[in-house]
Amino acid sequence: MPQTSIREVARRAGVSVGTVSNVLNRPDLVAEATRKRVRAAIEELGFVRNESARRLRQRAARTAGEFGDEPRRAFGVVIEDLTNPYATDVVRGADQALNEAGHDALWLSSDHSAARERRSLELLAEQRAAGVLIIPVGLGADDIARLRAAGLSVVLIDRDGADACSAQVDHVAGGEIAAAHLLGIGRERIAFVTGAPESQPCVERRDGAARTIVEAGFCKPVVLVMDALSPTEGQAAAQRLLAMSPPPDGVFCANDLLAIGLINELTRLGVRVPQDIAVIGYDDIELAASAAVPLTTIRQPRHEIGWEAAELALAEIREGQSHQHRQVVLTPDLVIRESA
Amino acid sequence: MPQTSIREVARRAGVSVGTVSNVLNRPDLVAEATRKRVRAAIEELGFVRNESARRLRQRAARTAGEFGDEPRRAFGVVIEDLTNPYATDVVRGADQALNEAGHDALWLSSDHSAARERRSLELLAEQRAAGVLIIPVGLGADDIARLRAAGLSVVLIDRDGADACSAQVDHVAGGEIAAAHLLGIGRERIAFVTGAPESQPCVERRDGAARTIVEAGFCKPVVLVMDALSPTEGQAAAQRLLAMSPPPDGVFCANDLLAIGLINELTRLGVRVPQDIAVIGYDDIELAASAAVPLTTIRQPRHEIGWEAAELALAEIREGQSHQHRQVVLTPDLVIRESA
DNA sequence: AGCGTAGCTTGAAACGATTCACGATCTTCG
DNA sequence: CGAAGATCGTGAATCGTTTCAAGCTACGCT
Repeated sequence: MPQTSIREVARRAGVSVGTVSNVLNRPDLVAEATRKRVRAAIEELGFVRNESARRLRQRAARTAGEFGDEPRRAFGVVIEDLTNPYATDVVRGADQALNEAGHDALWLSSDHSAARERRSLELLAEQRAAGVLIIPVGLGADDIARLRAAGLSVVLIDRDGADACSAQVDHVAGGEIAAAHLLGIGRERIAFVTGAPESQPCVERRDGAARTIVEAGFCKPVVLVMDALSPTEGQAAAQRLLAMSPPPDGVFCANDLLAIGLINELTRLGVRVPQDIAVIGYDDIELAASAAVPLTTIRQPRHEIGWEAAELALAEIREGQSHQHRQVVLTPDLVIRESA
Repeated sequence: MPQTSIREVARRAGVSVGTVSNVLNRPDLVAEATRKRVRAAIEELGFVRNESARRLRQRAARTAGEFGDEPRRAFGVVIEDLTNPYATDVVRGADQALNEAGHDALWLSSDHSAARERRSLELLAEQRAAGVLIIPVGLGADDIARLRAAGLSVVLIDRDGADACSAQVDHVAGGEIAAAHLLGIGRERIAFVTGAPESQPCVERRDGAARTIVEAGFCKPVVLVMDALSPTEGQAAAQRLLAMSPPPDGVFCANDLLAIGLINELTRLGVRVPQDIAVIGYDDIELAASAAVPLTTIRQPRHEIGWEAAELALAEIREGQSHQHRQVVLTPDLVIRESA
């Protein structure tokens, strides 16, 4: 493993290391002929620049010289669950924004574990990534401070926090809209189905819905806490809802996966959706539109959340000292299809 | 941005830099009292070790000293589409295997673009990642050679290649199994629905199916090429299948997302599945079991593919020079539910 | 010829960590 | 008491790259 370095390239091309570096970084400073010779040497040796050394050297100078176009930087995106289409869509939005700005995005999973989350963040800090976009699971103010001390910008997705920028959706409003719609189509016995452990956004959806329902003069919705926000659990929820007497006539699910599993199972059991039970989901994932009964749901601007989060991270870097944390709050919409 | 370095920690704790480094890496060499003092200094200053410098220095020595437990290393996982549950499940398998071996996984997306794929690989090479697991889109032998020259191990997922290890599923067998099942339940006019651009695995599924059908004495299946392997396209496929005369009585979809969209739309249009048209999918994603008509499908051991790929990458590193590339081929199973 | 200029190239000094051969103390024991 | 270990700490060398002041040529101009 004779890891080729810039020095060997220089020897091969018969120039100094400084010149090779110039070919790599400011090719216009180097004469055409030399440039070609160096490029050929690089090709022949299969040289790949060692980013560790590069960054090690650069950080110092970078603060001095302010000009020139930004170098390409890497941002970490930490999500809790890779199998959740909501999360992956958010990530795609961020990915796209970062790419367009000429940067790279890497993703890490915390897998709902605070330990893994911490480990991922440490990795990013050690690698001196430019910033982190995170859907937090156990993140505390001290973790954020530590990241910032290591020079990273931090943006929270779907959570708020006083000590960092955040991009989130107004879930209370989302819950209100969902409940109002169910009430509007004449439903009176409403249930809320969610998954444990209940995340902050789910609680907000529940609270918004509950408040709307109570204010309309009905009693608080029954809450069914399933094991996860998955279609399989939605299926199980169907059984439990039907076992209630009287069963609800309207169900608000904390996400679309639950809703899809629920609807499929209800349909299979001969319950008509929405005639017998109306179901409304949350997220508007792609599958929602093509479900057995096309799903009425609360659309979250997932892509935009990711996009905004990325913009916030870039802004934090751009603004430096003068940066003030901002909380971007987006509003969800009601998408009416057939299930409610 | 007074990026704290080991030197400042040393000053603060009143020791030399060597000692701080020892506290970090071989704490047993340092006296209790000193260790505490250094740890306190690290805490107060919010010091995070600069991984760039660390690795820069380490590579040289690492080859010399063979002992000690492996340092934690980062592996890149490059996938083409983050929204595909098949890919994300594979990734989780890999993630888990790498984690258990004490390493980290980062994911990058190529988004079906060869340019982005190349860019992602370059990033990993520059960062001197330990290895790459990739579902390739436009990867060539030269790209692999270049990665290897930079010291990374390379494992292909779901594709084969002579110059790297690979973990894949026998899709020809999968196609055969699917077709044999449809024939076995008496279907004679079989259609195959796939998405463009058709990837190698999809072609193999199609070929396996076609061969089985022809050998059974029926005519080659009609092939419907949709724009993507998504539920939305599955929906569109339903319309096109029904427009055929006579319509097929059995459909083999290249993946479950297509099949789910297709079944939902058929059901909505009053076509009974499987009585009128039997539908079989491919992948066995979580949603398959809880679909409106529970999906009969070809189960790919996705998790194991990821796991095996990770093992291959680790083995390549462990074995060094003596490493021989291996092709791991797993066999898919038939999962019979209700749709066929 | 003399001089200024522009265009290329060079070489050495960083960057922040790890490593390793050596000192400096402190114990222990014949 | 003195020598031999043990136990801790030190500090310089090193990794591969970028940067920058300075050097070298060749050229144009007066």
